[in-house]
Amino acid sequence: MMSGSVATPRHHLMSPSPRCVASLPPTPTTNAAAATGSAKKTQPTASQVRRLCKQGPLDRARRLLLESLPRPPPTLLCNVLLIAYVARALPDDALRLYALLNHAARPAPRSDHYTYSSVLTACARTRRLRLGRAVHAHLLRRGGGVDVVRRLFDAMPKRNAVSWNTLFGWYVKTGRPREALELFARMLEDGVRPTPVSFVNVFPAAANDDPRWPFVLYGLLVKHGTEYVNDLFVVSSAISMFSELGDVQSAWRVFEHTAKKNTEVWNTMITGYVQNGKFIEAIDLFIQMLRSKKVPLDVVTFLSALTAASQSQDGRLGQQLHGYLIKGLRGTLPVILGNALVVMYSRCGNVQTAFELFDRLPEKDIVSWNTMITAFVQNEFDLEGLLLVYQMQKSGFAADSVTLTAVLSAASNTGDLQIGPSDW
DNA sequence: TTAGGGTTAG
Repeated sequence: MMSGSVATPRHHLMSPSPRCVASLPPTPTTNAAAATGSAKKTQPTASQVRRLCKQGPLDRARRLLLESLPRPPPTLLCNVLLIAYVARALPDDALRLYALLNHAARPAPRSDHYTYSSVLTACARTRRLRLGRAVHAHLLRRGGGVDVVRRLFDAMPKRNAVSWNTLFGWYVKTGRPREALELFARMLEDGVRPTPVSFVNVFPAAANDDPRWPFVLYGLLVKHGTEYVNDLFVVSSAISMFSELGDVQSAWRVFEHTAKKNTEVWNTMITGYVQNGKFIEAIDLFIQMLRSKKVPLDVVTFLSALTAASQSQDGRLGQQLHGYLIKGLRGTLPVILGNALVVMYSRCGNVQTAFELFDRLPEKDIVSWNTMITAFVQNEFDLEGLLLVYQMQKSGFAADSVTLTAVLSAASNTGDLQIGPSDW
């Protein structure tokens, strides 16, 4: 239903309880036998684990690794599997494995800076830190604290640019730009050379602080040479940074000086214009992108262009974009673009078309429903909006805070304070 | 072996 859902648990080892260890496939090494030291089991080799990680599900590699418990598997093998989990976007599984190993292995497996790096990444990738509870507990034993990621970082025996990047990237993601900037500065003081990723990660922090920061950081980037300046991830990140600062001229200069641009770079610049209310420039750039035929347009390109049409209430442009989408996509309209089209028609005052489009959407998500409900209410079709709330619930979508906002708005428009679903 | 940019409702 919602896109971008986090990885679902692949197995039932939620916490490293003895029951979980017992649920591992039977092996000659039972816990009791191993505890008395009678178990003799050869360790899997690195190439074995690596091969299993490359092909198919990771369960087999995992089983192989856990077979010798409670003897700790070699650090290298743990790292290979942890990294594989992270690479396959299964950070929860990485955290669970780490927790299990630290709980069930005697002595606890040795962790090196690769281990910490991957666990750090897994923590950063998942907001569900509850699943990292065991990691947390493990760290708390080393001295109380609240910030799991920071404690992991401090516990790292060796720090390289990757660990620094991950750490201050985490601070940016969790809304602490000041600390991110300080850590970036500390990395430099420690004599660690930043990588292009360092700049990608630190730029967003600079946009939210002293307005001189972006220029200081960009200057520093330039000193690192053309390889850094021409990195397309860096270019996008720099354009975003200057745009967020409201400095579209600087953003444009970065864009302009980039010889080989990809779709994302174009999109970032168009979005930068839109976010700064420069709709004409945004549309001009979109048309330029279309005509140049140098890079393909993608969903995000159209989202940005549609947002420009919506916000500038340019219905004619919006319709053109719609036509172009129908031709270009041959029937398969991604729900996110369908939603953006509904917004566009509604903002341009064409609620009728917006509803027809909504009604025909092959797939509707919670945003589609909320968009259409809001569209009705904003265009003074309060009753239609409220009726759609009931429809939405009948279709199996629960009303949320966005729905509530629309309903409250409709209530204040009509002066009827009794309306709304009965369970509110 | 690891880290990275642009994304629709309010």
